[in-house]
Amino acid sequence: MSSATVHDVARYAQVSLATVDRVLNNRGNVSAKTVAKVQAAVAQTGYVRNLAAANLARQRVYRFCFLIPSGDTGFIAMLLAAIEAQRAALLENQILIQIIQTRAFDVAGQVAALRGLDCDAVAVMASEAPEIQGEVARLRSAGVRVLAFVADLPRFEREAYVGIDNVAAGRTAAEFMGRFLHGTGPVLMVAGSLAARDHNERMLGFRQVLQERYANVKLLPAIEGGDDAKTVENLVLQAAQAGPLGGIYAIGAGNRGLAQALRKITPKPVTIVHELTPTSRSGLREGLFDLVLDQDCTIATTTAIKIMRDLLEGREIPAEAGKIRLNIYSRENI
Amino acid sequence: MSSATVHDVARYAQVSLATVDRVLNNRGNVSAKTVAKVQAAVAQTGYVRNLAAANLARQRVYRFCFLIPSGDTGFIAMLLAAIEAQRAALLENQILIQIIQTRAFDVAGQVAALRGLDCDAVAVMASEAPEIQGEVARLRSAGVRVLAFVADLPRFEREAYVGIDNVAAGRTAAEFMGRFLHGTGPVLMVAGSLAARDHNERMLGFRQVLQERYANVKLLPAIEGGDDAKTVENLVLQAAQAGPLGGIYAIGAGNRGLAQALRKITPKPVTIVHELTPTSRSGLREGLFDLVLDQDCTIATTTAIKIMRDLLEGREIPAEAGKIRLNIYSRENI
DNA sequence: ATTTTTTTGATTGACGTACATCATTTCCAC
DNA sequence: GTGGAAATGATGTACGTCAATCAAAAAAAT
Repeated sequence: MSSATVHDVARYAQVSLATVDRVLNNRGNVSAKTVAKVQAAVAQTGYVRNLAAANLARQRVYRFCFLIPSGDTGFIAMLLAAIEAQRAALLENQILIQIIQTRAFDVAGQVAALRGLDCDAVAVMASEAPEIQGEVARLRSAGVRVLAFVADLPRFEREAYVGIDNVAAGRTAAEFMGRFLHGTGPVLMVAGSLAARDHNERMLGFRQVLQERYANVKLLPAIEGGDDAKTVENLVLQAAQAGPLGGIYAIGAGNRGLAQALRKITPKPVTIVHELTPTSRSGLREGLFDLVLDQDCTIATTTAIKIMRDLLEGREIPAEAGKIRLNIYSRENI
Repeated sequence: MSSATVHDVARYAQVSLATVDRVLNNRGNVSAKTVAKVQAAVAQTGYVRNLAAANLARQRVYRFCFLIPSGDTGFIAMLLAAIEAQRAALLENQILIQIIQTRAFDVAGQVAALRGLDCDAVAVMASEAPEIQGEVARLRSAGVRVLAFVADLPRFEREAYVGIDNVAAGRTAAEFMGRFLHGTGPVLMVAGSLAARDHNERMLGFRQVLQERYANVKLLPAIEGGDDAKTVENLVLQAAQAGPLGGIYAIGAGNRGLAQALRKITPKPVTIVHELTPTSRSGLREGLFDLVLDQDCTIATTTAIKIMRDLLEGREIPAEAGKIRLNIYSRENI
C-alpha cells in the first residue's frame, strides 16, 4: 500500500542509502555492477521518487519572468490576466513570477529591461531587433533560459518557442474564408504591422491557401492599422467604398475599430479575426465576426512555465513542446 | 528572498507555532482577536504555504479510478493513452490511477465494477441506467467522489461532469455545415446509438441550428450504426443511393466505416465528424472529412483528476470547472 | 471563590529526499 | 605489496508542515 522509499530500495539492493542516492541522482563514483543492482531494486520495489519530499529537500525557488509589451489591446490584457491567475498557485510551488511590460516596438526599453533582469528564465514577447538578439545571447551565456513567447524569434538563441504556428493560422483562416465565401467580392487583409513576424507569417499562410485552392478569390492589398481603433475603422471603410467586400481577414490587433466599421458596411463581408477577447467575443455574438482564431493565453502561459521548469531541471524538451493549439470559435462554441 | 515560514508568522504575530497552525488549518479553539493577529501576520510577512512540505507531512495518497467502456474505437484508445501518459507523473505526486474497462452497454458489468471499487474518487463513463444510478448513490454515501466523464449523468448524484457540452457541439456542427453547404442535397446524420445521451444531445443541437438558420437544408432520418464499421458503411452507401447527399454529420463512433463509404460516393458530401483519432486525422488529410470536432482526451483526463483532487481537499468546484473546450480541426490545423 | 471551559504555549516526532562529511573497504597499477 | 584512486558505508542534518500531546494561562460560568 504505502509505496517504497529509498530505504526500501537500499535494503532490497543490499547497499547503503548513500549509494542509492548516488545512483538515483547520478552523482557518479558507483560501479556499473552496483548501479545495476540498485536499478533492479528500484524496479522490483516499484520505487517512485516522492516529488514533495524531493522539492522540499532541494529547497529550490525558481524565478521566472515574462517580458510583455504594454498597450491596451484585448490580447495583452488576457495574457496578463492569465499570468496573474496562476501566480498564487505557483507561489505555493516555490515559483516566483515577474511581469515586465515595456512599450510595444520600444526596442531600447526592451533591451534595458532584459539587461536589468535577475531571474532563472524569461519568456520574451518582442520583435526581432538585433539589439534584442544581442541581449538574448548575453542572457543565455549568463545561464538564463530564454523562451520566445507568442512571437517567435527563430534566428535568436532562444531555447524554445511557445505559441501557435502562425503560418498554419493564416492557412486555416484562408481555408474557412474560402469555404464561407459565396461568390462576389474581394478579400481584404487588415494587419497591425506587417513588420511583425507573426502578422507576416499569418499573411503568408493565408495567401498560400487562397492561391492553392481558392484561386477565384481576389485579394486586395493588405492595410496596416497599427493598434489604433480609429485608424483601422477609417481604412476599412475606405476600402469598402471601392465596392462590396467579400471577406475580411483581420490578422492582428485592431478588432475594436474593425467592429465599428463593420456596423456601417452592407452587405456584411465574411470576417475572420484573431484572439478571443471581450471585443471579438461580442463581435461573434452580434454576427459581426464569423470566426475567431485564438491562441489560448492560459495554455500559453502554463506551457511556457512548464518548459522553463523542465529546462532548469534538465529534462528533455521535445521540439513541439511549445506548440499551442489554434482554437477556432464560431458563434456556437464560445 | 527565502519566503516566510510558519515560524516567521508566529514570531511576527507574537503567538506560538501551535496557534498559527490552528488558525491556518481551521482547527478551532482560537479567539477572534488572535485569528486576526495571525491573519495580519500572514499578510505582512507574505507567508505562502509550502505545498511540498504540506503534502509530505500530510502523507496523503489518492487513489483515483476511471471506468471506461472497452471497444476498439479510436476515441477510447486515445482516452486510455491519455490516462496512461500521465500515470508516471501522477505517481510522483502520490496519486494512483486505476483504469477499469467494461464492455460498452454492459450495465451489469459496469455495476459490478462499481461495486468492487476501492478508491477515493471515480470518473465514470457510462450510460444512464437506473442500476448504475443506484450504484453511484451508494458510492457517494460511502464517501467516494463520483464524476461523470465524457458522457454526462445529469440526473445522478455525480459531483461534476467533465466533458464537452454536447448540445453546443451539435449546434457548432450545424453552423459549419450550413456555411459549408452550397445548395443541393439533404444532410444525413450518422449516430452510434441514439439511446446514448451524448449522441442524442448532439443531434438535438444540430437540428436546432439547422432549423433556426439554415431552414432550406433538408434533413434525412438519422441512421444508427452502432460501433461497427461495416454496418455504418453499408447504411451510408444505402442512403446515398436515394440521391446525392449534401452533407453528413457523424455524431459519434464509426468513422472508419464512414470513410470507406465516402471513398465510393460522388459527389463527396460535406462531412463533419467527431473526435480526432488516427482515422479522422487521415480522413481530413485525404479530404474525405471536412471538419473534425474534438474533445481533447488529455485535457479531459487532467481536468477530471484536478477536480477529483480539489473535491477531496475541500476546495470549491465552480460549476463550469469540468467544461472541456470543443476543438475544431480542418485540414490546415491538425 | 471555585469550577469549568476555552484559549494559548511549548515541544516533539514524523514525512522522504537531498546533500555533505568522514571513515572504511575494494580495486588496480606499478 | 605498497600507494593511491575509486567505490561504498555510516551517519547526520535540513527542508516546512502537519498533527498530536500535555501543561499552563486566561476567560467564562457557577
